[in-house]
Formats: sequence, C-alpha cells, structure tokens
Amino acid sequence: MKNDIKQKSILLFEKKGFSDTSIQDIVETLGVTKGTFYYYFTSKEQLLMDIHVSYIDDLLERQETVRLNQLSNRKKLEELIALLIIDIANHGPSGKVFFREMRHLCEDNAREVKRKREKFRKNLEAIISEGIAQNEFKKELEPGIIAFAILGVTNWSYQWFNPSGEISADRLARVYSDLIFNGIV
Amino acid sequence: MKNDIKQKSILLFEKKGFSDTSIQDIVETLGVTKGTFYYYFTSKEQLLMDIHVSYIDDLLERQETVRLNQLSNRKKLEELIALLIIDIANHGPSGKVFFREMRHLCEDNAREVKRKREKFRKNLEAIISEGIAQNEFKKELEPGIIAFAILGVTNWSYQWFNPSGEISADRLARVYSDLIFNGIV
Amino acid sequence: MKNDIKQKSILLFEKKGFSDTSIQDIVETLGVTKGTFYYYFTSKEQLLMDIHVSYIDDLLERQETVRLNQLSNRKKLEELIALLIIDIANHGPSGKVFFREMRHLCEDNAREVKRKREKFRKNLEAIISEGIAQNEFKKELEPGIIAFAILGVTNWSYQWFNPSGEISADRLARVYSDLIFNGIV
Amino acid sequence: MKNDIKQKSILLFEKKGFSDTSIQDIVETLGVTKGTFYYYFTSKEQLLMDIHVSYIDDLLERQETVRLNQLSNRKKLEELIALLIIDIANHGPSGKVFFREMRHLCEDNAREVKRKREKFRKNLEAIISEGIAQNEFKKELEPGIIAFAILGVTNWSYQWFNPSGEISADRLARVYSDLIFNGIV
DNA sequence: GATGAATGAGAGTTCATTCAT
DNA sequence: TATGAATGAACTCTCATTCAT
Repeated sequence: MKNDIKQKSILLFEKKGFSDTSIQDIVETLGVTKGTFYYYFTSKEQLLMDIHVSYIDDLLERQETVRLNQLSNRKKLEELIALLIIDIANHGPSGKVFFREMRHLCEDNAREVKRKREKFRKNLEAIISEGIAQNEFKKELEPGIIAFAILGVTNWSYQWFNPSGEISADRLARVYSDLIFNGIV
Repeated sequence: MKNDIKQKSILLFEKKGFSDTSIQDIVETLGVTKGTFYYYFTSKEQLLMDIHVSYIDDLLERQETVRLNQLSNRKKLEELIALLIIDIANHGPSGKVFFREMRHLCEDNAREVKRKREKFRKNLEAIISEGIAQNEFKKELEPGIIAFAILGVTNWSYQWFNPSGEISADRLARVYSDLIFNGIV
Repeated sequence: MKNDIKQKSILLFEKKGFSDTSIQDIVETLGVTKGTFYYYFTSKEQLLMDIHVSYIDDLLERQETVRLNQLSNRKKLEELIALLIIDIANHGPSGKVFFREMRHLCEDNAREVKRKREKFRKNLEAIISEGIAQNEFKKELEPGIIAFAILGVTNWSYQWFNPSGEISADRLARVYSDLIFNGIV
Repeated sequence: MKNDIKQKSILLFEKKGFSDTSIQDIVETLGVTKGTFYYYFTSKEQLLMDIHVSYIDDLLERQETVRLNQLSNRKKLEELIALLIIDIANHGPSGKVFFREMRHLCEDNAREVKRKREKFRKNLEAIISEGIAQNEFKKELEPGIIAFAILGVTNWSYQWFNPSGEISADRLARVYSDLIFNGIV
C-alpha cells in the first residue's frame, strides 16, 4: 500500500504539480481514504521527501558503479550521459518531480537532498577533472562549468524528450555525447 | 500600479512558486488590498499569462534582430547563446517563472505561449540548418536535437547560475559557445 | 440616464434576481461606469425601492379609475382582472421584480411598499364586499379570502404566462373572470 | 448531520433567500464549521437541488395516491387542493424555497426539476380533462389554463397564508374548492 | 490497517460603496 | 455629469491534518 501511494503520487505530482495535487486526489485514484494516507505518511511533505530520496539515492548508486569502473574518463562520461537519458524512459515522472518540486521540502529535508544532488554533480566534475589530468579532455576546460552544461543538456531532456517517440533514448545519448565531446563545428 | 503588481508578482512567483503565492501575498507587499488587484487583473491566471507573454515576446523580438543580421550562422548562434545567458542577469526571475509555471495557464493561453516558444526553437533550428548548408557546421548534425541541446545548456542555467557570483554572464556565454562549437575533447 | 438605469435594471433583476445582479452588470450594459450609478442613486436598495414604488403607484392609480367608475361591482372586478393580466404584457418584468424582490428592501421601505400593496388588496376586497351587499355575489363569501384567491390566480400568471404565446392576454383575462364568477362545475 | 444541514438551510433560505444565505450562516446555526458542510454537500447548489428534489418527489408521490383513488374527478381535485394547502402547514418553508429559488439551480438540475413540476401540472390537467369527459365539469373549459389557475390560487397561498392564524388550512381548502367549483356569482 | 467525520485556516474572487478629480 | 482607482468585507470552496472507532 505504502508503495502504491508513492507511485500514484509521483504520477500525479508530475501531471499537476505538488501544490495542485491534494491528498484527496491521491487517495481517490487508489480507492482508499485519507486516513489511510496518514497511516503510512506523517505528512504530504514527508511523501515528497520519500520520492526525492529514492530518486537521488538510486542515481548516486548507479553513478558509483560507473565511477568505480576500470574505464577511461571519456568512457565514464559517456556512460553517465547514457544513464541520465535512459533514465527518462524508466523513471521519467520521478525525475520531473525531482527537478521541479524540491522547493516544497522543508528546510532540513531540502538541505539533505541538496547535499546529495551536489554530490552527484561533484562526482561528475571530478571525472572531468580527472579526464583533463589524463589528457583525455582539453586542459583549459573549467570542470565546474562543464559539469553544469552537461547536466543542462541531459536534465533539460525531461522537458521535451519522449522516449517512445521517433528518437530512441540510446540514439539521443549518443548524439549528446558526440556533441559534448566534439562540438558542432 | 498594474506594472507594480506585475513586477512584485514575478519576484514572488520566482521565490515561492505560482501556486504557493497568494493574492494576499502580492498585495501585502505593495500595501494595497485585494480589490486593487482585481481592478487590474481579472484573475491570477491572467497575471501569469501577462508575465509569460511579455517575456517570450521580448525574447522573440531580440531573436529577430539577431536573425536579420548580416552575419555568419556561427556568429548568430554565438549571439543567441549570449542573449539567453545575459538575460538571466536582466530578467532572471521572469525567466524562471516562464520556465516553471506554464502548467498553470489555462488551455487556450498555454497553447498560445507554446506556439511562441516553439517559434523561438524553430528559429534556432533554422540557423543551425542554414549553418550546415553553408558548411559552417558539421553536415551530419541533426538540427532539431542540437537545438534542444543548446536550449538545455542555456535554460538550465536559470537553475544555478548567479550572475553576480564569481563567473560573469559574458564569460559563461563564451565558455558555452566554445563547448558547443568545439566540444571538450 | 436615471431612467435608462432603472429600465435596464428591471430587466436584469428579472432575469438574474436582485442579489445576483451587480452594479457592474447594470452599468456595463449601459456602457457607463459605477460612478455614474451612484450619481443617480444613493444605493442599490434605493434603486429597488424606486422600481417598487413606480410599479405599485401606477397600479393603484389605475385601480382608482376602475373603482370610481359608475359600473356594477361585477364589471369592476372583471376590469381589475383584465388590468392585472394585461399588465404582464406591458410591465411584465417590473411585476416579476415587484413580486419577488421585496425582501431586499430595508425595513422602512418594505413597510411603505407593504402598505400600498395592502391598500390594493383592501380595495379589491371592498369591491367584493360591496358586490355581496348588492346581491351581485353570493352572500356567504368571505371577501378577504376571495381577494387572496383572485390575486393568486392573476399574480401567479407572472410565473408562466407569455403574452406573445398562443393565448392572448385578453383571452386569458376572460377565461379567468369566467372561472371566478362561475366556477368549473 | 446531513439532514440537520438541510433542514436548517431550508429555514434560512426561506427567511433570507438562497443568495443572501451564506454557508457561514448555515453552519453557524448548527455550531459546526464550513468544512463539515462541504463534507456532506459538494456545493451550495447541490444542497438546493437536494431540497428541490425532496419536495417535488414527495408531492408527486402523494399526487399519485390521489390519482389512483377510485373517486370521481371532482373529489380527486378537491383532495389535491387540500393536499396543497395543508402542505403549507407541514412543509411551508420547503415550498417557499421551491417556488422562489429554482433560478439558482444549474441548467441540468433546473431541467430535471422543471420536468417534475410539469409532470405534476400535467397530472392535474389530466384530472380536469377526465372530469370534462365524464360530465363532471363544464365541457367548454380549457384544462391547461384551468390547471394554471388552480395552481395560482394554491401556490400563491405560500405568500400570505399563515396556518396558525385565524383561518385553518382545512377551512381554506374548502373555501378554495368551493370557489373553483362554483365561482362567486 | 483503515475509516469517516470534523476542523480551521486560507485560497481566489466578487461586490457595494467611496471619493478625488 | 461622469470617471476610475481603491477599499474592505464577505463569499464559495479547498485542503492538510486529526482522531475516535
């Protein structure tokens, strides 16, 4: 039941936004009552936190396996880009909620999530730095800014990319890698 | 007064989001009453539409002057990237509201705004296509996807870039252009 | 202007009711502003009182000319019934407002209108009494109750009678007189 | 609770009218909060519809038992008149609300109630027609108009008749029947 | 585990009215 | 004569939350 609530909530939050989804909306789609909701979650915000933590923890875990690979940094970056794009197909709604609704977390929770998000970004940055040191990437790059740019390209996909449309996720990941490695000129 | 309301609303919508900003919040900041708000706007949604239209119309107009320049497509693209990044310094809050709150427009208004957004994107795509035709960009590029990637890089900046921080907007624009043109390898 | 406001208000009050017609509604249909309304009327209630007084004064006046006729009481009654029915064609909306919206007058005004309404009824009752005394009507009748019954038949017509429909006002008046005089058996 | 709300609302609607009775007024009389109201009714209009339906359904049901009696049409008509008048004593406020506030129903609901009202009137008309066919009533009568006249006499009583005043409901019903059957001449 | 009745604060919106110009 | 800006109170309705059962 608890997981049912969470999954339905993700879909509703994605479609209507956190603030505009009421507890009533959630329980109605499940055919249960509000009491049930409060049996499993102490508040609406706690549910949101739950969703955030699951999402980022999962992402961090998968990033970790990439990081610990015995691969070149270029290959690692390629894999991370693929990981983020392909995620849209698998966890699109979670991701959208994650990117849009952090504002509704309370201070403490927001801090915790932010720490994890930054950890993800810092790991990405570290791969770039390492790649520069190993002469895999241009030496004049600023790893911090590049990391943001890469996240921009990938995360923005949540806004428009439809994995069941013309372009497949694999394909998009390859195009993006190529753009980031080689540019358009 | 009407403009005062609009400006304050943009700031509040940016900080707290559209749904979590009440009319009360808005008018209190201005020291007027709710009646005043409804004298100038017929609804909260109409105010949001007003903000959206001003923002995208301004952007389209400036895009137009770039488009009509007698410059290479590469130069045009560079100018558009700069335009979008520098905009954060000038109209940051408007932009954030624009990117986040479109969901709260009613169907008709959403459609209108969407049309304008797509026009902006299509114009960008056209510049890339043109650049390919003129041998300025690689001929195997897919203009549509590249346009989305560029918008990802620039628009995502609204999420993290602070123009009064260490990195200047000009600088960021140059780094991004370089990334997009030449890649990181 | 003052009369324009009054006439349009009658139509709006008839269609939507007093409480659900706003000053805004009234001035909008006239293409003027709220200020104009308050230049001519001190309040919405005063406008309603104005409408009531015009209506009942006119009715009383016409009742008076019937009353002072040198006719039999039966003929007088017949004329009064015709007067009330035919009025629907000429002043239908005024009448509806009159019958429905008295509740919204303030105490003093309500008392005044009520006095006039009762005067009309008492005059009707007097004609019946007179007719009984003159052996025109059955001697066992109770004039007060009969007066109410007659007003019921006529006033209720405001609820359904459409003078431009199949039945003409003249015709309806004759049918009603016949019913009241002779019954249905 | 739901019924408590309904009963109190009827009294308030009768006294102040639908538009001028606020949800606040209703719940205050009951010592509960607005939330409670909306727990039981989805809107103010739905409450009004509830009141309308109860009233007219009850009336139709009782009309049906009269209609199915093995009595002369004259007797049936007499019973219907009595039914309507005596109803004032038992359901006066409901009736007043019913006659005055139909305008505030939404289109669909208004249509439904109208259908039922017309069914009642048509049944009345049928009794008159039947009575004419059986030579109980004059053969030149127009049943439709007569039905409206009878409803006028009875329904108008809601405007003035006080069943705990001098005249009893039984008495009034008899006077009205006599008027309708025999006229005043 | 789950329900259903109830709360209370606050949301967006409407509206009669005022008043300086 | 008429306007237009502004008010403030009231309105219908929503919602996260509580709690006895």
